[in-house]
Amino acid sequence: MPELPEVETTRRGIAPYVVGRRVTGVLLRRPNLRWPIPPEITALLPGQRIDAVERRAKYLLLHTEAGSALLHLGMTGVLRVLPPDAPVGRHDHVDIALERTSTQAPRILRFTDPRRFGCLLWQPPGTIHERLARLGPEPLTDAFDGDLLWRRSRGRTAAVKLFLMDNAIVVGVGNIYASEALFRAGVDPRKPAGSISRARYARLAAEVKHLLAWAIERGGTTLRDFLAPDGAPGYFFRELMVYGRTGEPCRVCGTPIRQVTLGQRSTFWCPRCQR
DNA sequence: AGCAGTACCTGGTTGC
DNA sequence: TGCAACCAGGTACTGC
Repeated sequence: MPELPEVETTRRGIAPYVVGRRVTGVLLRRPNLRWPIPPEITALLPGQRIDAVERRAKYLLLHTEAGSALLHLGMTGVLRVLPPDAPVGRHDHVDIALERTSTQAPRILRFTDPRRFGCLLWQPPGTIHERLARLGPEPLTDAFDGDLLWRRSRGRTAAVKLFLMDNAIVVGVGNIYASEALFRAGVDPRKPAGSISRARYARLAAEVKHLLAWAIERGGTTLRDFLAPDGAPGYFFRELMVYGRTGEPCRVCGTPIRQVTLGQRSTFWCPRCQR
């Protein structure tokens, strides 16, 4: 399940193989993922040079002069750089073929996604795709801080965990990181967002930044086996404080971790450490 | 506007 | 053993 750190790790992993390189072809094995894949991609992308690979929220953007391909990995999406003759699996939905260069053999950028929650979209030059237009700030920039959370939460009654996962407030905080950050900040995930103090939000924002930055750093281990068929890292599971630990003792105080459903999502917290 | 509920999708796990 | 039910979860949509 790619969270923001894994998307960023993917970006860093593919960048050396794709930036500055020309696309020689696009193969769509199915017409839709989460949404229909814009058919113009197969006409516009071939022949284009990829100038940059950017990440915005959990989207990866391949920028070219003709426009930008937007890839979202959904829950189970994987993007890999492979030899052109790599065997095709059942869930290999898109191949973007990359030219041979003086230093690199021909490659394909392959998008694999068993559950098909991911998507491939197209953004014409000079425009911002509708799906990106109303997103909140990146969590690892200065635009995101405790004051932002505090200001935007005034008067809001939804649980603070749902507020933290709202993409219009801040992007990239998925279910796992929301539970973990709230634990580290000592905040009960069920509390109304509008009831949390400014100081507590400062702590929460800092914990979100810390967790994501730490995970991106650790994601570097994924890079090494980037070309492997499945680089499921599992790097953070050993270190989780509350996520998936229902009934197990809190790593800080020993109180059994509790679980509740908020917004149809499993939420984990320590009733003693989080108030 | 904010918020709760629902749908999408399929591999893996659980229960009978 | 075989099959059904359920779960995971980011995102967008609907309806109150």
